[in-house]
Amino acid sequence: MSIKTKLESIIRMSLPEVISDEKIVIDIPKDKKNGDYSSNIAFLLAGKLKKSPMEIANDIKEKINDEMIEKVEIANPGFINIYLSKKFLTDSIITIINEGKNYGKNSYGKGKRVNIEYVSANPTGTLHIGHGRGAVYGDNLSRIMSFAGYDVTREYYINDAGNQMYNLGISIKERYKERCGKDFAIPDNGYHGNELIPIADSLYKMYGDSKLDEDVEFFKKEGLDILLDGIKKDLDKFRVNFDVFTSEQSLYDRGLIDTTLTKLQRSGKCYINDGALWLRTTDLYDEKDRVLIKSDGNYTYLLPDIAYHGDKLERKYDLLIDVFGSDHHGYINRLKSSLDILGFDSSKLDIRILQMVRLLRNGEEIKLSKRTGKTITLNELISEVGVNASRYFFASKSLDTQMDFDLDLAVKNSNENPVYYIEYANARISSIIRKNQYEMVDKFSTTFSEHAYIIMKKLVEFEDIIVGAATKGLPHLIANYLYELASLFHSYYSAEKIVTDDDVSTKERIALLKAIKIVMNNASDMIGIILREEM
RNA sequence: GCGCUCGUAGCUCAGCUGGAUAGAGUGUUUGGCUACGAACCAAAAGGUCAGGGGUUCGAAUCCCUUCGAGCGCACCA
Repeated sequence: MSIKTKLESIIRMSLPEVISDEKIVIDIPKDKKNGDYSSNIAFLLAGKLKKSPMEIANDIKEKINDEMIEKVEIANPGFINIYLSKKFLTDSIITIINEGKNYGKNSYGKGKRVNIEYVSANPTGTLHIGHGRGAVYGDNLSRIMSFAGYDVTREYYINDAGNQMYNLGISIKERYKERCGKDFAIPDNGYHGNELIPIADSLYKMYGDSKLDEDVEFFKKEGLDILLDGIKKDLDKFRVNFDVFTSEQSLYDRGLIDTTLTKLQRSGKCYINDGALWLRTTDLYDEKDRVLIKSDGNYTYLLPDIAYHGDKLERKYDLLIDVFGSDHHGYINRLKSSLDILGFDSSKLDIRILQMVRLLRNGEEIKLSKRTGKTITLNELISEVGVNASRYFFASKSLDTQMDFDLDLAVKNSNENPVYYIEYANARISSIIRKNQYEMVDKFSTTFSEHAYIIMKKLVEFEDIIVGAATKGLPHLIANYLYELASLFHSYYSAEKIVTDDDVSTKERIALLKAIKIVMNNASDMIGIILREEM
C-alpha cells in the first residue's frame, strides 16, 4: 500500500465519526521543514465542525498513533505535518530488495479494463517524430497503468479503407511504372513523397515488371503490407508494442458499419439534406451536425469511427483512452455525441490531446508535409539520437507543451542528456555493488546520515508516483521522479563515502544502494528506458 | 470571425483534484578530484508566473477580460 493511502487511513481513523467519510488529501510539502507529508484536512472541516482549523488539527494529532509515524506537528493556520519514522524508512530498504522488480507494483486499478489506442498512423508512409510523441505517451501510460493493476489492452487502429487507400494504391502503381522504366504520373491527390519509391523497388524485386497490368487494388494491398510491416518494425525498435491491431476494413467485413448505421437511423437523430445523410450531433455536444453518408453514396470517415468506438465499448472496457494529435481535437465532441446517440456512455471515452511537435533544423522550422515528404522520420531520430534519449525527451514533458525539437541540437546534446545522468548514477551504484559483495541485511543497527534518510523518503514515494501517473495520465511524473532520484544519489555519493572500515555500516549503506538501483530500474521500465550498468 | 489548447528565469521545461518563501536543467560566475567512476558535487546570480480584474483564510493553479502563440472550423481521412 502506498504511503499516502496509509496516512489517509490513519487520519481517517482519527476523525470524529460524523464526518469520517470526508475526502482526505495528503501532500508532500515543498519545504522539508513542513514535514514529510502534510494534510489540509483541518481547513476543510472547520466549517462543518464549527471549530478553528488549529483546534481540529490538534484533536487529530492527539489521536494519531502509528509506528510508521515519528511525530506530528501542527503549523499555523492549521496544517497537519507528519514525519515518517526512521525504523519505517530503514525497514523499507528490506521491502524494496525483497520485492525487486515488483516494488511499486500495486492493485490500485484492479478489476478495471482499459483500452489505450495510440499511434494509429495511417499506413500511407513511414512514421515521423510527431508519431513518436504519441507512441511514447501511449506506451508509457500502458506500462504504468498495468503496473498500477489495470487490465490494459494496447490497440492500433489501421485506416485501411476509404479514399486515402485508393490514392495510395494508385501512387504506388505509378512509382512501380517508374521503376519499370515506363512513363508515370502521380495524380494530384496522390502521395508525392519519395517514401513510396522503396515500396515500388521491393515490388520490382519480387515480381520484375510482370505486374504492370494489375489494378490499383493489387498495389494497394501489397503496399499496405509493406508499409504496415515497416511501421511495426520502427515501433518495435522504439520499444513500443501493441496487443491488438484493428483494421477498418475488417469492420466493413464484419458488417459493423451497416449495423451501426441502422442503429443511428433508428435513434431518430438522422435526417437527409442536399442528398446526404446527416447526424444531429448538435443535440448533444457538437457545434455542427455531421454527414454520415455523402450525396454520392459513400460513407464519411466518421461512420466507421463511430462503429469502431462502439465496438471497443462492446468489448466491455471500463475506460477507453484515445491519444490524438491536437489537429484532431475537433473529433472529441462529434465522437462523444455519436456514442451517446447509440446508447453508449461516452464518459468512458477519454481523449488525450497531444500538442504538435515543432521541428527545427539549425534553428529553422521545418513544415511537416506528407505530400512533399519533408519530415524527420522516427527512424532517423532513433539512429541519430538513440532510443533512450529520444524516449526520455518525449517522456519528460507533459502532453500539452507545444514542444520544439531541433534534431541537430538533440544530436549535439545527446552526450549531456538527462538519460546519461541517470545511467551514470546506475553505473556508479552497480560498480560499488560489484566490487563489494555483502550478504543481505535483515536488521539495521546504525543510524544513517540525514542525506541517506532523504533518499529513503524518495524511495518510498515511488508507489504514490505510479498511482498518480496512472490515474492522472501523466507519465512525465515518472521521468521527473527518476531524475530527482538520480540527483539525490549523486549528491549523497559526493557527500559521504559508502565503503568504509566499518563493516556493519558499509553493509547497510550498500543495501540502501541496492534499493536505489531497484527503484531506478523499475522507474526506467515505466518509461521504456533501459539503463546500462557500465558506460 | 467562432472553437479547442497553451503563455512560468536569457533558453528548454516542472510545479495536477487551490496550500506554507514559485523549482530543476542549461547558460553565466565561483569553488571542489592522493577517497568507492569529476559524464559528478557545492554555491551565487537570474521572476510583474503574458497584462488587468474577481472568488477566499490562501491563486501560477478556479472565474471574467485583454493581448500573444499553436491547432481546428469539409458531403478529406
